[in-house]
Amino acid sequence: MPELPDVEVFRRRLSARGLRKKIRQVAVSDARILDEVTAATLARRLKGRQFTATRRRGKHLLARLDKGGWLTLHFGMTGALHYYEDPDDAPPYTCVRLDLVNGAHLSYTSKRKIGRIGMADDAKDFIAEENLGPDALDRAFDLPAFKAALAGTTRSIKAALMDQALLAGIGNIFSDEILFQARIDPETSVADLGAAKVKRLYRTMRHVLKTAIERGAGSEQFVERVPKGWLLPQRRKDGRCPRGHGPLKISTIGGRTAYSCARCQR
DNA sequence: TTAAGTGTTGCTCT
DNA sequence: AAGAGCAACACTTA
Repeated sequence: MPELPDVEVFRRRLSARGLRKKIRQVAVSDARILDEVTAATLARRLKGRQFTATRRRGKHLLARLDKGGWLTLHFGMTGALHYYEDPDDAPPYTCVRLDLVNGAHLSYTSKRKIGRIGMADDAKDFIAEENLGPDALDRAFDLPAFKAALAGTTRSIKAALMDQALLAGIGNIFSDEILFQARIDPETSVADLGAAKVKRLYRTMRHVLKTAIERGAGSEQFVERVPKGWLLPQRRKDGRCPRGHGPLKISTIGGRTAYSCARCQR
């Protein structure tokens, strides 16, 4: 689930509630999501420290520590970041819990344990090591930059949108939504996309991602706040085109299950 | 009851 | 270059 909009919602949550509060205790209840760091080392690096800034690149969230270094978080398929004050609100599937000095808690949860938490000395180096392209919502990622990211590839547009090295942040769900809203067939080769379609795709991409953030992607309320006419709730067997064109087409593109409407996406 | 399927990435093989 | 297949995991659906 967690793609760019979801992770941005997590980032804002961390930024609004978790900054400049000393970390009193670190509890690792499932070390399987730790990436090249032991529970003991993670605790030692975080304990007594506080977060001073947050960053996001694609689906990766980074939190800077006051004495240097960054905590890096990736949410895999089922991860989330929660903030809560009442212990009764502790979420299930917690892998790492940070106890803040004000009595509140930050909790990294992961149902399927695919996701990871690590430490990095430098954000730029981390992004380079992860081979991440420009963030799909970065201010500097304008239409010419989008064209440059897609230049030279002949793959399907859906596979290209999901390639984190070309542009970072879009996964299976949002590539389907963006292509549906832009009315472009996900199997179209990037080489066959005309300038008009690329421009429409770019604008649609930015709009869909921003809208999802505004509506609280990644939070429980998002289900009820999905805009009318979106494909997302129909991404299931027996799902139907929101524009009334009947059953959706289900195919495999780039190794992932793709949902599209053969009638309005071409 | 059992098996297949699933929003993530990364690897090997073709 | 790009796609297929697989692996990691644990839960849901058929």
